[in-house]
Amino acid sequence: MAIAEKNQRKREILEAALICFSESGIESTTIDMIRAQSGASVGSIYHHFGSKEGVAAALYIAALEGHAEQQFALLAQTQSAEEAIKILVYTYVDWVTANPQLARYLQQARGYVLNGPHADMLKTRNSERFELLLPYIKRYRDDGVLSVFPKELYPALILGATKDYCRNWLAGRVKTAPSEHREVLATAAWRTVATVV
Amino acid sequence: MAIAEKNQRKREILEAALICFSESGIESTTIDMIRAQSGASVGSIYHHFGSKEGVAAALYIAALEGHAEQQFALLAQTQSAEEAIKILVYTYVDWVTANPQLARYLQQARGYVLNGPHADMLKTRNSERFELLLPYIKRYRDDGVLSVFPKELYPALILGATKDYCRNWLAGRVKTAPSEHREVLATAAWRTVATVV
Amino acid sequence: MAIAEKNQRKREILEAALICFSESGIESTTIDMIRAQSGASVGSIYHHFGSKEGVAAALYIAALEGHAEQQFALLAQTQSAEEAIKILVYTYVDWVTANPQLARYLQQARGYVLNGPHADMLKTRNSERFELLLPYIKRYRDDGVLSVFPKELYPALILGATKDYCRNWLAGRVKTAPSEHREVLATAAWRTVATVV
Amino acid sequence: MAIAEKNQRKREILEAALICFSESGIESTTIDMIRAQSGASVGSIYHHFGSKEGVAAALYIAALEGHAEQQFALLAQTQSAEEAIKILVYTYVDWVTANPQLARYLQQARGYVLNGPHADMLKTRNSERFELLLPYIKRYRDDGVLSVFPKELYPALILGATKDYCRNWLAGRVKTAPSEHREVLATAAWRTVATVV
DNA sequence: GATGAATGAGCATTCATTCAT
DNA sequence: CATGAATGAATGCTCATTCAT
Repeated sequence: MAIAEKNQRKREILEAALICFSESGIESTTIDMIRAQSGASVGSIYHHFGSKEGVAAALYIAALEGHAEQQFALLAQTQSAEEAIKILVYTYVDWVTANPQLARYLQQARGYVLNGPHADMLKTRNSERFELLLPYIKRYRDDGVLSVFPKELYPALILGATKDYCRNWLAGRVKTAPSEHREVLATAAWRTVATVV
Repeated sequence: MAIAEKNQRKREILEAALICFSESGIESTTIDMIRAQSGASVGSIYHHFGSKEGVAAALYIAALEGHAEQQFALLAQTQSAEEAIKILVYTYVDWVTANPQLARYLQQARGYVLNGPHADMLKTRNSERFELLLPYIKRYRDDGVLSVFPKELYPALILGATKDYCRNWLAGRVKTAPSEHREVLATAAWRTVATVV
Repeated sequence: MAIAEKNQRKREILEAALICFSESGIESTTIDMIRAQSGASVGSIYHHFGSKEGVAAALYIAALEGHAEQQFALLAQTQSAEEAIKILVYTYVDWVTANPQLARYLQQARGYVLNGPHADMLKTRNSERFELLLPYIKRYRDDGVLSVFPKELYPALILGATKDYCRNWLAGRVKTAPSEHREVLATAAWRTVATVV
Repeated sequence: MAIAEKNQRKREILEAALICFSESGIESTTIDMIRAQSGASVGSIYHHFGSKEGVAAALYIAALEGHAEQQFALLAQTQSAEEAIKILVYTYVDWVTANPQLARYLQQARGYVLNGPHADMLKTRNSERFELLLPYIKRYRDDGVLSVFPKELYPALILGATKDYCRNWLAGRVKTAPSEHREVLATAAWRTVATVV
């Protein structure tokens, strides 16, 4: 199950919120919809999360954690640049395919959550997954296996195509699940940044 | 000037709406904010656009037109696959750089506008730029200059990285304007789908 | 009629608010009560006054003005210290007797209104009626007809008893209208601060 | 210490309530504010006082008792009308100066508490301090040392000025503590009701 | 066409109170 | 006695939309 949260009531609320946010969008979701979906009372929602934005922020964090942790764990075990690049694509594609609702939520939520009063907490936790990856890029680039690009372009060059396809899939514009294209996308990503293929 | 609209009052309203939508998001923008920004009265906004969604849809169309028309016009003049691919990147990158507010608006607007009652009108006009490009892809692929990928992947492979970088720039996560990376992004796009480089 | 306000709708709302505030207290009065009493819609109340506090502040000002203007006008015509002191008592007592609801409202409202965001506007307008009177006190005191007390005591010595009785009457603790005691209270006030009686 | 209450927890709660009520007003004070200020749990507050009004009533009684008892005790020892009148002023002024928070609370509380379900209990205990004093007034008036006024005016004539000054001080409108004016106020009170001075 | 007062359903949030542990 | 999660009615306020002038 996607959302890790020990407290049962909080988990119920977060799961209900995910369904509502995913179906109706964050702004159009009302507290009353979450209440009906979760079975908790309005007061209980506020007792645990303080506000609608509090729910959104808590869900955002919960959504991020599972994905990022797994990605980073696998990345740490890679032996080569090619393996590292492909792991990035694999974990992204597989997680989106397995958690479409959470993925859809993360897309909407960024804009919404990073304005509210919880922005700081999130920026600390978030700091773009890619900051964690920069050391790898630097090392492999220095080894000569990665082409030299402006630093800020690597994220887009490596995961841009993957993200775009996932976005199209989540929006229903294409039907084939991203994971079915994992090899193609991973290979393309590697070819894009590799010196020699 | 970005928004083409003969009627001055309507143009004022659309320009005001763009500023509001871009700064606050579509859902958080109120008619009263547009009224204050535009100088028009509430009644006038409703007289011209019928509803808030009417304003959003009109702006969406206005935003799309300049970009898509130019892109397609240039594309029609291309002589080679490489030229075509790069034109796609160039026009995308240059337009976003020149019209950041419109670009930001188009991102949000898709989800919002394509649900309201104006969806049909838009789907007709919109029909995803890439549908127009498929003939080109098909032709060049048959010529053997484009690698063979599942059809639904081409948009992502060609423009995914570009879109991702633009998205990051529009969100303030990177500072260098997309147009400054136009060559790198265009070359990368071409390398990604070219048979031989 | 007590509340001067040209705009009819605004006046209706203020009159309804006065009734509600006077009967139930400001904090216990809900917007819906004012709506029901006034016949205006919720939106209309907010259109004109912005908030519940806005209604309270507008009513406070309206209540203050009639009284203070009259008091000051009469005071300007006085020929002697005794006459001035008595005018203060007369106008206070008569106004409270004639406008018990407004008087009751002014009592509650001070604490409520002088905290909200309208405090500044009020402090400017208010600046305690007595600031206007200080010149008179100074002049008559220098003439030797008024006993010398610490400056800050004059308001209490002159109007304290009157205010206290009015307060008791407004609260229903005594039954005789203040105006019926106007001579006794005025004479007592004069005796309290006069050098020779 | 101002609030007499053997049970420590109850006293903590009452002291916390006094601070909250005094700072924010009774109606604006929430149970949760009292909880935070006192360190007791919500449940504990309800266990001891039954309701928010229960807290307010208990505090009201506690506040009243110290003051009224002392005032009445001293009054019983007076030998003359002048002494009696002045004792009333002294005890009032000194108690307010020594217990500004309690005094501020009593002002607000009257209106609030005398409506709730605890009104009866309080009216019994309260019964307006002055009812206790009427015998004295009657006696001295019959002796000819007190001027003859309508009975209901005596409270205002004797303590009105004092109360008004105290009220101004509690509201921050004047800075000098009431006790510093005790002689002036007491003398003025005596002059107001004395036959000969 | 333009204006802005009026409408009222809808929403986020608060808060006194209860009760199982 | 103490705790704090849970409850849900009540409230202030918003905002898209209408319509008389």
